[in-house]
Amino acid sequence: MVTINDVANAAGVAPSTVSYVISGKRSISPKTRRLVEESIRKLGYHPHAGARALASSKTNVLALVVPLRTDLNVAVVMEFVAAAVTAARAHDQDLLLLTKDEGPAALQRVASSAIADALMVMDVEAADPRVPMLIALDLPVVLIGVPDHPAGLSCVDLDFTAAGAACVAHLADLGHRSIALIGPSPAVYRRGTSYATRFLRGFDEAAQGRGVRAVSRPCAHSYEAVSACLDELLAADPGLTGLVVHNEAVLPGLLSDLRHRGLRVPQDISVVAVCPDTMAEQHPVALTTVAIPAEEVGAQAVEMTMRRLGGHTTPEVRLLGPRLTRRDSTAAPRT
Amino acid sequence: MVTINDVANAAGVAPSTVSYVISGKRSISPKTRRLVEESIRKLGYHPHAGARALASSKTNVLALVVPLRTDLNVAVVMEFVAAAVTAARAHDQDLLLLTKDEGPAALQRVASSAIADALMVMDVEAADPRVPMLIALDLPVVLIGVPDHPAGLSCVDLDFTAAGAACVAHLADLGHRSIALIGPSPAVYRRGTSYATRFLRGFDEAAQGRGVRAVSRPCAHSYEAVSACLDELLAADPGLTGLVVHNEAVLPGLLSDLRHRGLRVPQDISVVAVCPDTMAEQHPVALTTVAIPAEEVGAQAVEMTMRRLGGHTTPEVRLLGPRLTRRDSTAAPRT
DNA sequence: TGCCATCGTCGATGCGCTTCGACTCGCACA
DNA sequence: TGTGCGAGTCGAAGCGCATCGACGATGGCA
Repeated sequence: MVTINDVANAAGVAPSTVSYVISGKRSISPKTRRLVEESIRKLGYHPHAGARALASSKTNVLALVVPLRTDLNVAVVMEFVAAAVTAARAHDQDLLLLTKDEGPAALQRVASSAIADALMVMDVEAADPRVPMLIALDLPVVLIGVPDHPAGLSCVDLDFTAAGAACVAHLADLGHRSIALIGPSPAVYRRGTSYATRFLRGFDEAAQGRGVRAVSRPCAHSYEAVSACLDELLAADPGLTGLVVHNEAVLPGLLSDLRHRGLRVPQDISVVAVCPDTMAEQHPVALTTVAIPAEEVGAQAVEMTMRRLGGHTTPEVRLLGPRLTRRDSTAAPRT
Repeated sequence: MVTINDVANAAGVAPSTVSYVISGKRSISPKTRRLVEESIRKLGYHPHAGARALASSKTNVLALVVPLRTDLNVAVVMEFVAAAVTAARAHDQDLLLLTKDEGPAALQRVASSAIADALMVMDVEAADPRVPMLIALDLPVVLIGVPDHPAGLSCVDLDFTAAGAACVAHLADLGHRSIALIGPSPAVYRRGTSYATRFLRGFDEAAQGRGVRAVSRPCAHSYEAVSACLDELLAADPGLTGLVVHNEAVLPGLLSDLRHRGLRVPQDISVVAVCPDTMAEQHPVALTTVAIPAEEVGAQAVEMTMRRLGGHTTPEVRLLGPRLTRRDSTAAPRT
């Protein structure tokens, strides 16, 4: 392995000088700098991560805790992860993947063995059991999602409450008087997953505010579940004209089932989906959506983390405003 | 931070003794062991990863290179990743995420800064430009996928050639005489992505062997692309009765479109899908599938990596036999 | 001409751990 | 009684780097 000493010898300077060239923490004459940089390139030198971590107490690694559940949407999770790695690399950090399944102990382990400099946590629940422990850790922590009591932790997420309201507002503006929310699977609600409950609240409040009849149902993502869910909804209110779908995985089945029932979108029933924009055009009818800005959230999470690492200590909660894009799946109800 | 010295002091032994208790590399009296273990627990000691890496030249970190493309199936990628982290943790390793976008240089960097002990690489292309560099690296490398010339690298994957053949055999056995393959998006073929070309080869050879008329089309995953693809296929051969779909993302659109055309599955047309088993039941018709054993492949990749790390130096190529599960989407063609 | 500040560089130290050689027992065996 | 040996423990060295204090050279100013 090529070490800083090899570089120093090749360049005819002291190892510490090489170190300063790399870090830029002291001024270096242009001549020396050139000499050293050339040696680095020629030898293909990369500082030993362990040694660097030991000497500087910094690893340049960010840990990301992801859920492995299959009952929430994998594609969205993947988008977050992708955005996070990309953003992390842009800040010269690497990304360590942890799973929610390992529980709070894993967070302890990572923190106290100095594997990573900071923690980013996805799939946050309203009363997340990891929160107290995360606070106790003295690492920078950024939550993707918002628990009931973030108490000192930074959070970033789509403003799901506003998103729920936006969906209702759109349908109400079009003239719909009876709408329904098809949500994530029951297990997601049972866990108190933060985005699900926040969306539901926004939906309910807005519906009440607008005087729109509104019901909601969780829905697992098998075809049968979707079908059963629609059965119930239509039986409960045959005058239903608008659907808000906060569950990307059921969209294909849902649209297919609606057509099967002879319900045309949007003529007979309007559909607003909450999903990444990339999914909007994959269906026979281009969907009106409120976008889940996974990419932006991921990038912001990294950015907030870097700020914390840079000494910016006050925690912040960033809620990204929802963006509704009207496409072909919503229209005024037939009178 | 609590160090090995703190533990040693608390237990009244030398630091090296603590180290030996942890590593088990020398015998320790039961009494001492108990004493030390108790101190470790009481103090919440975790060895400093950097220091450990520096002293032992082992990081206990595995790097996984994932593709970030959206033109291949994210859900499957996610399954791999999930399986890999889980398996890695079971071997007491952490998982570092790298992206294919960073190119070969990133692999160099990770290798020569000793960030990880080994590399696992997904989305391998037939003539993957990373292969020569990976060989030059003296880290254990395991490819998920098989390039044309693996030359000394370990590989693991589903045997896609056999999978292609299995799909044909199933349809041929049922009596189909004209079938078509709907493959991944054109870009995937253009890159020479290993699994796509291998599957196609198996499909073609088997069709020829069985005397079945067979054509194939790549297909992007927008609804229009699916529709256009079906138009072409049906125009080219109105007697088409069997479809092999090696592109999970188009399944919903495809099924929906078939119904739209008045083609019932399986009465009018049979469909065999290549996808993770979990997706088989999410459609109005439960799909006959050849499973993509993402979980097993991921686990095997980790296992092979650990073997290499354990000193087992001979590279191996493991191809997992395809498993076809018959469900409701295939039947004998109407005569 | 002499003094001080600044710039650029060097050497030494220590981060927390693993590992190697050495040392001390206690025991079996001759 | 002496010798050999293995089990159990210790101390020291060193892994590759960042960082701090120190030092020589240079230039500005009086």
